Amino acid sequence: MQIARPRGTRDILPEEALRWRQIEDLIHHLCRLYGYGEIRTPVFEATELFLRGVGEATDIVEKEMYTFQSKGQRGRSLTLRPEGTAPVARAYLENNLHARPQPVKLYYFGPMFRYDRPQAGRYRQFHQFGAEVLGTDHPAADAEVIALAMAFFKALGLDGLQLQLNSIGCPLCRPVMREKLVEYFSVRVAECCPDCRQRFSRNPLRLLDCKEKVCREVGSQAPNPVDCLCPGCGEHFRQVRRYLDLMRLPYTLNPRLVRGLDYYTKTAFEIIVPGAGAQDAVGGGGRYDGLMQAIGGRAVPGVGFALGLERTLRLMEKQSASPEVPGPTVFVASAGETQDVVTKLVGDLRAAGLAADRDYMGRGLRAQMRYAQKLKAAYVLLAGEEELQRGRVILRDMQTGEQKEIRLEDAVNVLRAVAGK
RNA sequence: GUGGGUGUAGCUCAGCCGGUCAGAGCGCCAGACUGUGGAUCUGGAGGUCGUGGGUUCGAAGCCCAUCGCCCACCCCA
Repeated sequence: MQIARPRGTRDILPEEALRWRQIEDLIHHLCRLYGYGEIRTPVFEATELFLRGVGEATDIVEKEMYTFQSKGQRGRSLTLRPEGTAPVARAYLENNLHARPQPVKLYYFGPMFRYDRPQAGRYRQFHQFGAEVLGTDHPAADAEVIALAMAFFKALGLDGLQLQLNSIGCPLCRPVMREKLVEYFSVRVAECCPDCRQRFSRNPLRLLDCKEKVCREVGSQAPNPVDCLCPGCGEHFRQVRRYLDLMRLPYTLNPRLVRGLDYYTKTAFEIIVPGAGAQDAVGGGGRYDGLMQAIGGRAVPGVGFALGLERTLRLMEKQSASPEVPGPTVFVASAGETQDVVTKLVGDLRAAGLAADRDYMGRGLRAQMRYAQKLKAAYVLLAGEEELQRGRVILRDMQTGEQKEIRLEDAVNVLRAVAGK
């Protein structure tokens, strides 16, 4: 049996790697424009960080974490990171970033791991681009991270994305919200799905975003969380929307957009692709003013997002053309016993900064030409016995088919000139 | 974790009720054109028919199991 890659993982081959490169370049470029600095945290962390930073009652923690014992007698429990925010929050605290000018604006890019059943747009190792603004609860920060996320998609030329927005309040308004929901649902839970009957006691907010038809039906007249916001949260929400309007970022209010955990506060948003099937969310985020304390630090407000890059790639494939795989600038072909010259020439060309390649299959000249074409070489330098006796090689333009003899010693310079380098 | 579909050459797939069924196209390599790409023609390499059992005189095709992939549920990115 051949060894295959683990389930839910992928190999990224050269053609696709180009797209990744394109995306990565864009991420770094955009974040520079928006004033975010890159942070790289370990791919594994103490399990405890996610238990507390993601929430013990979440699917992620309950069944999707790759957790293992570290080596050694008292090896602690470690977990491959299932998301990026908790590690960034941890790093903020651990490196005393609160001592820097606030807010601290960070972005990250890298693999995340979740044990889940793979499906279109869902993998066990997947990549996220995320950004966080730490140390301020100013509504303009909420608007900025949203703007950055949207700018990313726009720069990739992706259309039809929808920004959904909601506010889920703070520990002050949450009890009110909860009470109203309990009141509304208490006489109706019986009709809901089994999951929701459980959620009812644990986390009534979650009843709102259940995808079951019956539950949607039952919840259709449910109180809107936004109506329960305390004055502070209400004002914050108004400000966020005002800033989004100022930046001409359209959004759709979605009162059913909910985060389950207490340290998620105020702004919640999601970016979806209508009609993309089951995995229609390409990104999401929100404010988490309670997170830092939940993982044992001081109270530091934060807001951020995470975008799924596999899903972004998927969209790009549907919506835009593939980038051309660039070929070598020059292919050095051989006719007769000229291998030594070819070897030297390729080396010289490369040393001069020109992308050069050659045959390694012992092909005849005809086959070398065919090969050069398949590689998409712009030029062919033909080292033929006859010409070499006169100190010449042939330069052929593969686009036009024109060719001429040039002096071997001039080859590198001529190529450099003709390739514009 | 649940349900449905699927697995034959590198790729896309054909293979009828089990009996020359190991196939096609594309790709790869080569030749025709012995020193010149794109077109055409010809030839070649390449497959334990996902894997392991079972039924049978005989299995790619039937049965069971297992693994992978796809789609959906759940959840998320």
